[in-house]
Amino acid sequence: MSEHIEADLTPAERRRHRVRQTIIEAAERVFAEEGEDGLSIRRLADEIDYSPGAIYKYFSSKQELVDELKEGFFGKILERMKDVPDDRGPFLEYAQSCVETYIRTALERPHHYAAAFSGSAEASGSVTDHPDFSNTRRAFERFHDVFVQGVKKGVFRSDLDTYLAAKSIWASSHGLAQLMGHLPDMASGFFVGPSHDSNHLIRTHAELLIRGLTTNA
Amino acid sequence: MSEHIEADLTPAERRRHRVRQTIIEAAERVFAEEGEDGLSIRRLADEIDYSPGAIYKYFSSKQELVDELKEGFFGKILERMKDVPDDRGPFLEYAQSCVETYIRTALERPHHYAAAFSGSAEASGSVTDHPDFSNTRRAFERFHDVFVQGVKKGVFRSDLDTYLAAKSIWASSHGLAQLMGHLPDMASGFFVGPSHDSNHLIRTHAELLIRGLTTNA
DNA sequence: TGAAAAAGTAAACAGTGTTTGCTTTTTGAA
DNA sequence: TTCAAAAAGCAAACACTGTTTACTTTTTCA
Repeated sequence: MSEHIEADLTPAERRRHRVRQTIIEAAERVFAEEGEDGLSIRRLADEIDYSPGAIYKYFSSKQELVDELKEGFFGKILERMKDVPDDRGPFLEYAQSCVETYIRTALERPHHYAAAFSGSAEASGSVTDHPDFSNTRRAFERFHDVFVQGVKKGVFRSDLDTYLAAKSIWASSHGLAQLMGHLPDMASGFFVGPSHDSNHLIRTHAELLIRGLTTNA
Repeated sequence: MSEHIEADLTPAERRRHRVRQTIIEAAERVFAEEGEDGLSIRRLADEIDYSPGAIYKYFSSKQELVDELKEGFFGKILERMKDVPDDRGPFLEYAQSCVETYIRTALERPHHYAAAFSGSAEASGSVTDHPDFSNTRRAFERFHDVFVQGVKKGVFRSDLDTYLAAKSIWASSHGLAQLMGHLPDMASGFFVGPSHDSNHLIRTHAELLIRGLTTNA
């Protein structure tokens, strides 16, 4: 989407872009495995053979770098949701697939996903304040679109505000993703009760969630 | 529950307990307003007129102190859920009230609630490993109990594993709490769409969530 | 009364994100 | 080609953080 703009750039700009990308890729690697705590500017500088201060010529703060990782990951979630085939099969299964895809993709990078929702309310501030949370926004809009489609098809309740419903869908999807990412043993015997494999848990959750939205269950 | 054990303790033990409580209360104060970032050992020591090192005579690490805050807050959530009146009115409204109570209480202390689910999967480890996450466990069991009651009354589906269903309920409740705590403008016009007041959003979410579990919607 | 245990402290250790001052390299126009 | 300006990079410092160590003071209890 914003990768191959390498044309008509000066050599200096290309070089700068390349170094910036190197930093992001190294950060991506470390972050995926060890999360925000494992990612320090000094370590990052070490891995790419620069000094810590050099990083600040490309990112004004660690937060800005991490934000870019988070946004990038939400881009992947969004992409996956768009790739859910919607042409064949009942609509309810499509809607369910979208929810499952969101959750499953989030669980591929638990650290990324957790970081996107870590920090306090005031600290993170209004999402709309930030320069680029467009992917996060788009993921939400994806849920909204699906719900609107369902209303049009007559399978989802039409007496609900569509944005309210979308928020509810997002919240439920987010909740399971966050919980499973945070408690790795949640899918298995959590606290008490029998073990469930992740797929079963995700599928059932998505099914129940969609079921609440339907006109007749 | 574990407060008034002051009887038959030596003066030294009472004194120690009191200092410990002073630390927790100061931590509680700072944490509630500024979250984990605002809570430093040095600042805490300053506020209670001790040296930083002294804190470590009462808590082996900052994590242990924060864990106690989190557990304490889950105790409050649990308490509130138990206080939901279950004697009068339709059962579905009771179940809905439990969910709403969980979410509303969580939102009273967004920092506490967020901290309880921050950190990565590996970092936090298995919940059952920790010495005392009994309140978190009990809150989950509360959801389980409600679901089992519903099945017995015939209003909730009996074809679901009760623990699986409880996990789904928890996930959905958690999701909205976390999202609203993290994005203060979620209740209002979030990204796009009209504004909703928090109560409306919470109520609708709880309703949809419960609706998915019923035998006939 | 006197030895042991507990409470408290100042200072240091190892780490963090970030800034400052400086040097080197690269750029782009005269 | 030359040369000033800009950009890139770095070592060192700053202001923090959680935590530990060595030491002193206070309290306990036989």
